[in-house]
Amino acid sequence: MSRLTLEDIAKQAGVSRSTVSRVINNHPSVRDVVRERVLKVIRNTGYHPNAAARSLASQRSWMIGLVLPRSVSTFFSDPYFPRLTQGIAQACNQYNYTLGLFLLATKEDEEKILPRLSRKGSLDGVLVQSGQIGDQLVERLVDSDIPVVIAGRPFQAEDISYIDVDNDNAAYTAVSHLVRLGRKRIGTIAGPLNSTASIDRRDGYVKALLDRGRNIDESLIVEGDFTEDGGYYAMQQLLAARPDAVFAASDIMAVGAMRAVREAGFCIPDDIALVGFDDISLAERTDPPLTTVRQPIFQFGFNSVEILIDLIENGIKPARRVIMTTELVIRDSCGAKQKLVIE
Amino acid sequence: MSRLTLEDIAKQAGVSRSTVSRVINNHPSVRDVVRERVLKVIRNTGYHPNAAARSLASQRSWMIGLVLPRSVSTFFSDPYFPRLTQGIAQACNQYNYTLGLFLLATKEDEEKILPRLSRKGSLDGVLVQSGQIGDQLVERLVDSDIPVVIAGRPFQAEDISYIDVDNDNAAYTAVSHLVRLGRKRIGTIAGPLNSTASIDRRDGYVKALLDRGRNIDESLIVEGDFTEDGGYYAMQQLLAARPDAVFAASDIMAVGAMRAVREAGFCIPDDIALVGFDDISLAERTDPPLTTVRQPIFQFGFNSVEILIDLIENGIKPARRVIMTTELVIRDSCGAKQKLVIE
DNA sequence: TTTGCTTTTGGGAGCGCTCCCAAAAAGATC
DNA sequence: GATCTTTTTGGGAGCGCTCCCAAAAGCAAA
Repeated sequence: MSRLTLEDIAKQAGVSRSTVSRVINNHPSVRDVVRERVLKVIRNTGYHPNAAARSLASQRSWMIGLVLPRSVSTFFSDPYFPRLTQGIAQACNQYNYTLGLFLLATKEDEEKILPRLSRKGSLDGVLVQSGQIGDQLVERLVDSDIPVVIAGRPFQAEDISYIDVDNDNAAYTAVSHLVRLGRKRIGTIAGPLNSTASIDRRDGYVKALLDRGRNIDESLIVEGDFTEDGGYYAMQQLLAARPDAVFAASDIMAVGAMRAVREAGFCIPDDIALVGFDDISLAERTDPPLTTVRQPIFQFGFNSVEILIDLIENGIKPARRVIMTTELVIRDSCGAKQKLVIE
Repeated sequence: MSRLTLEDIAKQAGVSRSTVSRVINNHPSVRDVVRERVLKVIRNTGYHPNAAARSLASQRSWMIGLVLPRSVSTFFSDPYFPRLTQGIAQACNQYNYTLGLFLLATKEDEEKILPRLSRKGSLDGVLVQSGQIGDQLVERLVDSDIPVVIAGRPFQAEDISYIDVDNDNAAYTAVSHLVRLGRKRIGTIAGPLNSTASIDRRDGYVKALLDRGRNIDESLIVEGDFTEDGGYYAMQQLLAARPDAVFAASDIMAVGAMRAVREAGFCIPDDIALVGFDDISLAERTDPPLTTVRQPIFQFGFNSVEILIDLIENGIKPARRVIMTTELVIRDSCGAKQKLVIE
């Protein structure tokens, strides 16, 4: 198939290479009769322009890269990423971009692939999942002149375009909810505190308590690692501090926390109220169903591609900033519904 | 960065374009002195060859596509796919291929992207997750002359290269295990029977029972859809037939089944023994931990890329066939351990 | 029909590589 | 040192497009 070139189509349609090119690229200055004639030949022959030749001549590859750094090790344990990827892929389909997936598992991968990313001619732009502090990948990528969007607030945000959710507000709302329900000892299972998302969520937790005149008890703050097991162990640790409510920085950690609570013989929400973060599909199927902060994960991915395309087409300056809002989804694990019944 | 061309490097190193090209591509016929000199210039300037130009001249893109057809809707609910993707990405990194990800969500996506896949110049080969029966995607892809490997046995396998696991044997082993444990009414939650994996697993189930002189009770065979909810509803249906053991065609369905069993007030494994399929990481954290068939998911993805590269480099004929083996992982949900204690 | 304008079309140059062939340099042999 | 062989190098052609500019065609008005 498809050993055809522009020139072949041109000959068959009785026009020049240039005219066929115009038809393919929807240039206006082609007479309708001619356009139709060319399109018919294209349809009949099943011709498709050669992507490499196009890229070379136009200096555009119509391909963007999605980079998941080494530090994003939860890619395969947290349903967050598949959902995010889906949003990204959908946007790529819609805007006619090809999506390149770069999973950097090792340091060597990183060294090997970084040049492939910044090298002109292969990628029009790069979308990077925000890594952890000290991760030089983002900096190195930004230093090359390729358009870059970070998914999640980067540590060093100067001149960098990024998209994020309002992590601090979301945590603030979730914790305030627990306060309002009368919980006295509210703990948190934070994410790894070398990521901005974790820091912002913990800050929101702290602020919510302080604003209500509560003190911060350090023994009620435990760091998890965004895995189920991490949530499990964090909760075991937390139990020693006798919390009556816990805000977990991700649903998957909340699930692990539930396991620990159950094993310890406590009841959710009676003994311990629990609120998660993400609203992955599992959240409504836990026992009891999990109250959680809903992130618009799919839309987040979709929008991040749109921002990247904006950067590609209209220049990388000024840096774009987008913060998406979240929503508290109240189910049974926080005890709010039960409380209503009792009152 | 990198507005450099071969010619620039050549000038700086005092050699010709061709020699630089040879150095980059590791051709043997370059004197070591010269090679070193050129490499030094390349290193100092941070030069990287333009990918598009390379592809155009060499007719190789060093990129392969991973296609997940519309019918693979479980991509985002089943941890199987992230893990598979990881294996694929790892292999791509290792062999210096770029991975293009094509998630086909709608019929329009499919129409739009198919030409991009088969068109020469953009992809050296394509890896397709086996779809369901009647899915024309695979056929259309195979009809173009691009190398294609199917992950999972396709319905129409003639001249098609594919990789699969020994689904029927695996199911046979799992069900035989339940028979050996003395279970009398063994049911199965099959996958959607428009996929070969589901069919093969069900066939293994049937064969295991027949080989032991059991009859097949159709009310003990229920079709799920590879989702947690699907497993839940299938089990509810199955409970009416009073099974004392169930073989679920995926772990995620087994998890749903557990939920249904618990709600119905039965106990696993005492009342109902349960065996899953996949061995996703969740399997060892269910309550009780799930006995299941372990698939080498990561390796499966990795190998599928190796086969594809073989096709790309050595021609697509004859079609390659690889069947990977599985392993029964015995945990608590099948009652085997308990049984040992009793005896 | 001619003129002057606008719209449409064709062809050259070039994007940055690879590949081939012929020429030059290096090495071997006498 | 001359000759032959082998290794190494340089340059032309070409991959299949896009983009620009100039030429041709079309159209309206005189």
